[in-house]
Amino acid sequence: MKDIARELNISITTVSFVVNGKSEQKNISAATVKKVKNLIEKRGFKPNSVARMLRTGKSKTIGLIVEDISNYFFGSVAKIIEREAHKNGYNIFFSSTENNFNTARDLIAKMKNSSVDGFVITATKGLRSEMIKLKRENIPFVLIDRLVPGIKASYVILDNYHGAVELTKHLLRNGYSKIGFISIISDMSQMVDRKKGVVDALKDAHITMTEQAMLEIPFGETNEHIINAIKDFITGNPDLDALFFATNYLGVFGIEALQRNNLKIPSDIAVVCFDDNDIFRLLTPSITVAAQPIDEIATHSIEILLHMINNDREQNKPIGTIISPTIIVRGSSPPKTDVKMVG
Amino acid sequence: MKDIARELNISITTVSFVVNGKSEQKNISAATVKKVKNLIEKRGFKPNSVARMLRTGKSKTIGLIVEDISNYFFGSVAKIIEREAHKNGYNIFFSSTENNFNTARDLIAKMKNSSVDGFVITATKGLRSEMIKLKRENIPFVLIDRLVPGIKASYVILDNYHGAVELTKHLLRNGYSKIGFISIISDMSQMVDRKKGVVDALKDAHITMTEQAMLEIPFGETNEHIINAIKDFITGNPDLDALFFATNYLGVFGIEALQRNNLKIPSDIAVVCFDDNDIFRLLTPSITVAAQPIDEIATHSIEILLHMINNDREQNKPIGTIISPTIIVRGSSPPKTDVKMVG
DNA sequence: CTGAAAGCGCTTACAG
DNA sequence: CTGAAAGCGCTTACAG
Repeated sequence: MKDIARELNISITTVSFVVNGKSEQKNISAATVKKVKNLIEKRGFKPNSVARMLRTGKSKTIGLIVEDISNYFFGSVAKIIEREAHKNGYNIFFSSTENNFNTARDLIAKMKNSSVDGFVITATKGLRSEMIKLKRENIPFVLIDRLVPGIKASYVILDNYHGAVELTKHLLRNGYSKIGFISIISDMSQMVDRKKGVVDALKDAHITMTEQAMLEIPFGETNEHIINAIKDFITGNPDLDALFFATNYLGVFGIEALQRNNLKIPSDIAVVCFDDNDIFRLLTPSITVAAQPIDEIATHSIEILLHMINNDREQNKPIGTIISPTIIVRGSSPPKTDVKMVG
Repeated sequence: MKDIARELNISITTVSFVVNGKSEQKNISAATVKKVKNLIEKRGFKPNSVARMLRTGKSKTIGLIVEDISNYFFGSVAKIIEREAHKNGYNIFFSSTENNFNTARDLIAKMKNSSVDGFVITATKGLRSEMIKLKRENIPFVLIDRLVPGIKASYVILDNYHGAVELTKHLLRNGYSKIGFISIISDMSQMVDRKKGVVDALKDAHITMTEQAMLEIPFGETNEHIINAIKDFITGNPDLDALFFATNYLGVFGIEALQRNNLKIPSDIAVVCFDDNDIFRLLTPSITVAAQPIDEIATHSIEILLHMINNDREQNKPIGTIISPTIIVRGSSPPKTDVKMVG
């Protein structure tokens, strides 16, 4: 910039104004603007964004903190968020928490330190005090996939409760009443809501969900452990006629467990799962799911965040968006009588 | 930092030295160091990394450019790279090219402009001149998954050629000789090598791969288009006894196409695929694959990049690493005689 | 052992 | 219409 100014015998200020498209409001003569623009083009000049950052306090980067970027759901969300962010001139720092509180806390600290302008966060347990800090420091953020209890913040989440209710009702309607619920141990809102949805839908049908019919697996177990836990659960509950998996990857492991137990879907047992993916669509039979509208979730979250960044934060009321899941009925949960006739 | 210095009645310089752990070589008295450290702790002082960036010219961020972050392979690679980068104090900007040259070029420009210290790149077609620019500007980068023709740079790639040879030999050994090859149109090295591997392995067995037995689909088609293309290909080649899918997602769509055609694997047709994933492992029958050692690929690439960043770049010779794929034989390609007996 | 000062490359209030 | 100058928060060569 200095060189451009010197070469043109004008001040740095003037160059800066045309670089930043302020030539109009600053009344720079058309001739000067043209001269500067030409030389910028010729020299391939790009303003140093680090210097600009330091001066303006805006980094034009957003921190994206997800549970696991290699998971289909989060990967897809990340892709869309990144695309939308770039459209608006933002870069994305990303990171996976693996649902670990310490990792999440460190990541947020590190990214704050790198002066991100805002966050999109899938929370972990225990993150409340970090959220409070962010609010105090007026750093905008939007929670996705799950809430943080006691925090009033912007969010985009799925209507997990009604999704679970609908999925359960679908099973009941098709004649399944001995439903096993398989989830991970979690007090995160999305898991709590799914469980509550199942329990309430059953209660509505005058069925009580027993402790014995529920399997809740700690997060972070090895694949083999999870598969074996599910295997043992199924063996220990031979009377179940349907399984409700509370999330994506548990469903995948559950199917592997059923295969190892030589149980056929749906003749031996029906299966439904929260979250869709390619596997569920392609298996024979394909799996009935409550699918998350990924596109909607991603675009809403980045939109809300950019809105918060670009408007006076103090004045901003948190924006909450609840997205309805789509129930996709497939071959894994046909009317029970049909199964009996076939089987 | 200024505040700390003022509060302690010492110079900013001194504070800077202890912040940067240079108190030893700069001979700061132990007492001063302690005083400063205490106050830093108390005030929760964090050095402003943007200012540091501007001053040092190092941003401690790495640009990760992949084909598609929502794809299992790239998502997994990204997760590991990010983890290793954080361990070394680096943040990661990421982005998906969708195999589009313009997107890739813009992303590289944008990230260069954000002063990333280096790149990990899955190249697209036409990226050669960008690579030349990076080299000229002494910005370190490592290519993963595929090379750029004519560019001498660091890379971590799979031994695609031998993987394809081995997978084909496996089919031949099990009695399949009429092999259909399904790929995407691409002159990227990894696709070229896979095709060459298949053709050469067949030639070795005195079989000529015909144009008719090959389907090459343009990148970026809709899912439905791809599935239909494969469906038509299969219908048009009723004599094939095995299908070789050149990549992950084509295999997934191929299986859907086979299902729609009511063809059973392996009794009607055997299937092998490049790249493993959960679907292939869980399907009945499971699918024989050449799996990429994701962990190895990711850790090598970030290691090489950090090495290049931390050592004098001029002096550095490019480091090339070729990783061998693992052939995992599963139910989709049993010895042909067995199939006949069952079928 | 410690400090004053220059400078990284910008932006912007202020002055003319 | 245009420019001189301060300052964003650090690092580091230089001086003492």
